[in-house]
Amino acid sequence: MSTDPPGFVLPLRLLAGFRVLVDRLHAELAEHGHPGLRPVHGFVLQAIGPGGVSAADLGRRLGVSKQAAGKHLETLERLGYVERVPDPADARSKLARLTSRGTDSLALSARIFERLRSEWSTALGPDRLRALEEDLAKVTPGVLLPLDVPGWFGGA
Amino acid sequence: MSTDPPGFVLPLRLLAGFRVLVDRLHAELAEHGHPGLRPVHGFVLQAIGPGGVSAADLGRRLGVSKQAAGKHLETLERLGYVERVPDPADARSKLARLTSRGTDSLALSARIFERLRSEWSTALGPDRLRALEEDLAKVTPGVLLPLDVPGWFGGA
DNA sequence: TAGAGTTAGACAATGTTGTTGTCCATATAG
DNA sequence: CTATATGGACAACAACATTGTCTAACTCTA
Repeated sequence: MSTDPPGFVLPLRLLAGFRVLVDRLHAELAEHGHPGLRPVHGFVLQAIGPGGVSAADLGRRLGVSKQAAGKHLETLERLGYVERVPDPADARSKLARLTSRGTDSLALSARIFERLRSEWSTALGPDRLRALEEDLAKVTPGVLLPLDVPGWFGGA
Repeated sequence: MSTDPPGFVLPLRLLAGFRVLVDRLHAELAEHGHPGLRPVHGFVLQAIGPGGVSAADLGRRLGVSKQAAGKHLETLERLGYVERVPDPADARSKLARLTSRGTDSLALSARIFERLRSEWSTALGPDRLRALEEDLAKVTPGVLLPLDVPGWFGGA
């Protein structure tokens, strides 16, 4: 029988797993025509969704200020993933919507994540991977999209 | 029988798990006399270790510039977790060492992580938690301390 | 329908955290 | 002894987020 590892190993393993997946995602995205995308952008693009959002709305969804959200939209617009159109329902507001490049990148990301998951499934066995996902879901109830990672983590 | 979740769920679960643990750690640290510690600091304190390090050395361990490492040491010195003494073996160098408060905070963190792990162990069953740790270790070979999370993740 | 309060987004100022570059003192190799 | 590399301090700069302010537009209510 094996002994339990020290408690601090668990968070490190989780972070390492996240990081391995995301690094491999972005390596592949870069190889397939999306070299400018950064980890945050995936969260932002997901948060924009098919219907489009205003900057203030995006900020609320992501837990950052509307100014910060607006800068993300600016960047993604410059990179061609987002377009901003006047909101027909509110003259103050501009709707940020995904361009076809934006939806393409999301679809490609989904395919890549699917393949990465299937690699893990091969390495670990399908049942154990599913158990891992179920167990993590059990101990992280109601955790949503955490975009504020930079500020959350840092603090020199 | 259940169906597999989409691939993008896996990284989100891993990040959520990491975040839940670290948030609870720092909530408890704050309650027990360490309100100023941030998630990065745990990594820095671990990297300093019992023997002490120079700023340049710390930067290499953490994958950041020596200036950035020096600023972390400055902060931790101001908070009372680190002291800087001249290196007897090198007159250019200053050794950063943990103060007793620094080692105390590490020991407390270890105890808290131990308790958090045991909570997960109760919730999931000891075998499944151990399987989770082993499986993650299997798919994240050789991943060390990633301190560069802010810059890595961000990019407005 | 008029006025009060709220909300969107632009702009400016600021703070934090990281970077590179330069500098001097010290160490080390030839 | 000299040439080179390294440690740490200082300065300039860049990236990213924050708050505050301002104007325009929406919405609720009297």
